Amino acid sequence: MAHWLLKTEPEAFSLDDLKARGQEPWDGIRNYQARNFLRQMRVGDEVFIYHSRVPVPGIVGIARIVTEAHPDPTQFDPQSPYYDAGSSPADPRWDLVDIAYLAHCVPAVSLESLREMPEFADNPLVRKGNRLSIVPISESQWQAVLARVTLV
DNA sequence: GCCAACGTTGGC
DNA sequence: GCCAACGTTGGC
Repeated sequence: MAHWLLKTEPEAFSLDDLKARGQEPWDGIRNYQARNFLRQMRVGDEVFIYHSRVPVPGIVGIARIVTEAHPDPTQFDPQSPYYDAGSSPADPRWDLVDIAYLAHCVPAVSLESLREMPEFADNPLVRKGNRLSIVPISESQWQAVLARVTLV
């Protein structure tokens, strides 16, 4: 089982929103590297949910992949902010996966603490200027974070 | 709100 | 195919 980290701006969609809905299509990914990671995800993979663009960015909870990658319908919707005129239904450019809420991490694990963890030294998440919205997480990184939190 | 870093676009 | 311009991301 692989692990991943998904970034979200809680002002747009937060872990609490995911908890309230139970399950949600993770739509709007418009970056090829992130899309390729989406396509590697398998049902049952567990992911960290990370809040960005907040006073203390960091990992706030965990979720589970419940569908494999399939075309993101928002790419075909001219009303959607994620509309992509260059993508055709015959050959969709962008995918999404559906994720289900599992738990909050208490306490949250801030980016600052991740930077201090040796397991994360090579993770793109802690690199300056990193803009990847989906990041692979190794087993040791996954365990190191879980060792610091209670799942609530 | 600022701005560095990055990915994408498009003129040539 | 290069690369300047542009738009976006995300920490601070």
